[in-house]
Parts: sequence; C-alpha cells; structure tokens
Amino acid sequence: MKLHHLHPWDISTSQARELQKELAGSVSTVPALPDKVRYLAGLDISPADASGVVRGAAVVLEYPSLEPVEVKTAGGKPPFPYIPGLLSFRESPVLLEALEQLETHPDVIYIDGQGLAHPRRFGLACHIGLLTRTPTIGCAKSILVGSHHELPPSAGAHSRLEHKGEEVGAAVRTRDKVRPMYVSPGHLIDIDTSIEWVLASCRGRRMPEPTRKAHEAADRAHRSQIGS
DNA sequence: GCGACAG
DNA sequence: ATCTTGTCGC
Ligand SMILES: [Mg+2]
Repeated sequence: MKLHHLHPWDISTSQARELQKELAGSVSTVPALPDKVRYLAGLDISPADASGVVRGAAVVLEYPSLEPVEVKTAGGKPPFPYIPGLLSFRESPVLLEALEQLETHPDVIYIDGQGLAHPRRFGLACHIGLLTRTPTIGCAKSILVGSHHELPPSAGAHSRLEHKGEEVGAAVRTRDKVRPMYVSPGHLIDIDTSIEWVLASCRGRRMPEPTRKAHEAADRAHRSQIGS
C-alpha cells in the first residue's frame, strides 16, 4: 500500500490533527457492523535482537472468516528506546516498511497501542492511519493515559476511557474474566465503531485476531534470523 | 520535585 | 518489552 508521508516526523502533531479532521470530512469512514468490510490488517513488532534490530509484521485477514491472506515483514533498528508517549516515532519506520509491501489494501488496521488515548491525542494508531490514509483502531493491552469505571466480568462489557474530561476511548472486556483491552480511534473511525470491530475480531480470545497474527509473524521473523 | 508511563 | 516453569483456575 502507498504512503502519503515517509515518517511521523514529516508533519507536526498539531498539523497532523488538523489534516486528520479534514480527511474525516471527505473520506468514508469504517462502516458499523456488518457492512462491507472484507480485509482486516494487524501490525506488530518484535523485541530487539542482540544487534538492536526489530522485526515488524503486517498481516491481512479476510473478514468474517479471519483467515490470513497475506503476511509481510520488515526489519530495522529503531531510532531510540521506548519512551512513553513517543512510541510512534520508535515503531513507525519498521511498521510502515512492512505495510508498504502489502498488496491488499485493508479496510481497517488494528494497532498494538493507543490512538486518541494519548497525552497529545495522537498515538501510534493515528500516525499509521494518517500516513496510509486508512482507518485504524488502537487496541492496547494497558493504559497510557486516562481512567474508567470498573466493568462487568463478561465478554462484551465496556466502559468509556476518559482523560482530562475528554472521552478518548474505552476499556473493553474482549473475553470473560480477563483484563480489558484499551480501545481508541486511530483514523477515520469513532469510539463505538472501534469497540464493535474489536469485539468482532476476538474469536473468544483477549487479543483481536489481526494483532495476534501480526505478533506471531513478527516473533517468527525475530527468531528465524536469531537463535532463541 | 515526584510519580505515572502504549511497547 | 523482558526476567521465567510449573501450576492454578475457568
Ligand atoms: Mg507490540
């Protein structure tokens, strides 16, 4: 798939937010279930190997079968260590390199991290969406910012994630009696539709299938070239 | 100044 | 993200 900028730092965060709003007004957003969505993508990255190289993976699954139809990987050295709030700048280069190789343009991309639920309201999912002009959903395993009321233990339960008086996403119980996932819009999608699509792709597990498959692919790429 | 803090 | 095998609970 094609990219519209090469890196997140080709544009300032405030400019990026404005551009994102413009696009939201002129481009179709992700339909609520069960409309014509056919391809779901997932992205993830491996830990660094001994020489500092990480492997990124982009996978495409068909919906609603959730069967994988394409897998691409890329490798590179992140520009700096993990710093909360700056994950976009660390992970984007390798993730975009993997994404760029996809022949299938997905209808929505699942991201292992936050979207709107970010101190500056522009997390990794927002960057990836803007750079690819594709709807994205941030689906993280833990909270970066914000808080929520406790939610019922059954799968499907969800509660708004709020930060400084703003609704930035939701805590979503994707499976019975497990810790919730933290879902926030990345690009061209709203909170409720994000929740819907996360719940529609979790096949009874905690993680959405696109993210799971991407994690596996990145891990395979990691240990195939390394020993471990 | 202190603590919190996606991966 | 990692340190880490078997083990407990649904
Ligand atoms: Mg990850």
